[in-house]
Amino acid sequence: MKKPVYKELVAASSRPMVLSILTGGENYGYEILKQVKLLSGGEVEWSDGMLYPVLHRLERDGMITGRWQLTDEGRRRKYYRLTDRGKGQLARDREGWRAVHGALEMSWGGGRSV
Amino acid sequence: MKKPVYKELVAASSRPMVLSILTGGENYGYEILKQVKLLSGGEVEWSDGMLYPVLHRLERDGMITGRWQLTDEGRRRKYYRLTDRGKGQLARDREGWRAVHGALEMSWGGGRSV
DNA sequence: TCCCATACCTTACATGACAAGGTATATTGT
DNA sequence: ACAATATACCTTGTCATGTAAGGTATGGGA
Repeated sequence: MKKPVYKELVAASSRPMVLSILTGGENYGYEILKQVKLLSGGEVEWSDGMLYPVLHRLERDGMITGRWQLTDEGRRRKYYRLTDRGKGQLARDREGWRAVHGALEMSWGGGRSV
Repeated sequence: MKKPVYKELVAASSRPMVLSILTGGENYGYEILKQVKLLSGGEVEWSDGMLYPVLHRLERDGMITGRWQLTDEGRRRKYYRLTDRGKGQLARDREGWRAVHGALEMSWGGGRSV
């Protein structure tokens, strides 16, 4: 298995996925990577070189806010939290996804059997 | 309504959508644009400046083949047909979409109620 | 006559994933 | 003691792709 998802699909899902994961509470990059893999049953694996820029953009655009934290073991982590603005964006992204997903299902479910 | 779908989502869905529409038989650009709008209940509208390059790429990559046709009214249309290669690509695209959609649903359905 | 729909196409620009590289610390294995 | 792996963050160069805006041309309706 483990055939990578095509990159346009990664681009389309990264923002809603990250925002959605953060609705579950504060989280940091490395853990988010593992969450994505877990949520997809191992089918979706993101590269860290893709995720960190996403987080930076989301923070820049006020969708999330970050704070540095030092763990007991001495590791530094940047924890991100969802903002109200981010919640609004997530709602819009879900709406867009729903619309497109519906159209796709129509197209490949057809008017007839699936 | 009519808030446009964000472009990354358009990019992720364009190829599977076009290929899927062509499983219904030969079709041409302008008509495909209307099909997309129809299939989405008016929620998804593509620009022609985005679709034509998509068709050209798909043809270049052997996913579809095109032929020029002149209508009775004197209009020229380029009809495209799905190739075996295109069918294989569609199957893979659907698989990727399914995986990502599932992960998204997990993330925003949560382990509990939706 | 004028405008809209039909039907195709292209270019300049900005965005964003990928591959590959980098830095640093802690843990585990040998 | 040493090596390898996992954790945890970051950046740069390259390529692909939508958007916005423009173009060409024909047919039909007001």
